[in-house]
Amino acid sequence: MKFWLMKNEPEDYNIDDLKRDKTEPWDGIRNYQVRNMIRDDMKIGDQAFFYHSNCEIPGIYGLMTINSKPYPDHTAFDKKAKYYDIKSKKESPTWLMVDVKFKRKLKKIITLSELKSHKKLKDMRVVQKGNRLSITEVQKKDWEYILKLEEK
DNA sequence: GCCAACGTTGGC
DNA sequence: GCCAACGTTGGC
Repeated sequence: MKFWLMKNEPEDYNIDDLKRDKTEPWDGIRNYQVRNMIRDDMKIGDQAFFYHSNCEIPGIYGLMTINSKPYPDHTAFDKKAKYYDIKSKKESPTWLMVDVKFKRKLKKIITLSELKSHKKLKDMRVVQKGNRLSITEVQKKDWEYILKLEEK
């Protein structure tokens, strides 16, 4: 089982929306590295942090589970959609997505600044300058370390 | 294949 | 809103 950190802008879709909906397609991935990760490495049952980016308090807000295999991101075919991509064809889709399932909200937000303050987490992509991948893999030791921070 | 120009991400 | 970092595009 692998662990992931998945970013989203809370103004578009946030942890409370996922709590309400229970499961949701994680659409809009338009980066090849990220697409390859979900295609090749993501499995049903993997665990993920729900991270809020581009907002007042960037950080980890909740936990979720990967709930489907990768499948074509149909929003790429929709001319009216924000993430329409003329190059993605139905017979050979460029972009993929997975469904995520709500697990729980964290008891307290683990903010980006808190993550940065822990030397043990310095290898995490999310604390590194210029990291723009919307999904990154999290090492097991970092996953467990962060869950302990929640209890403090 | 190089690389300048442009667009996007995302912290601050 | 600013801007650094990075990805993509497209001319050559």
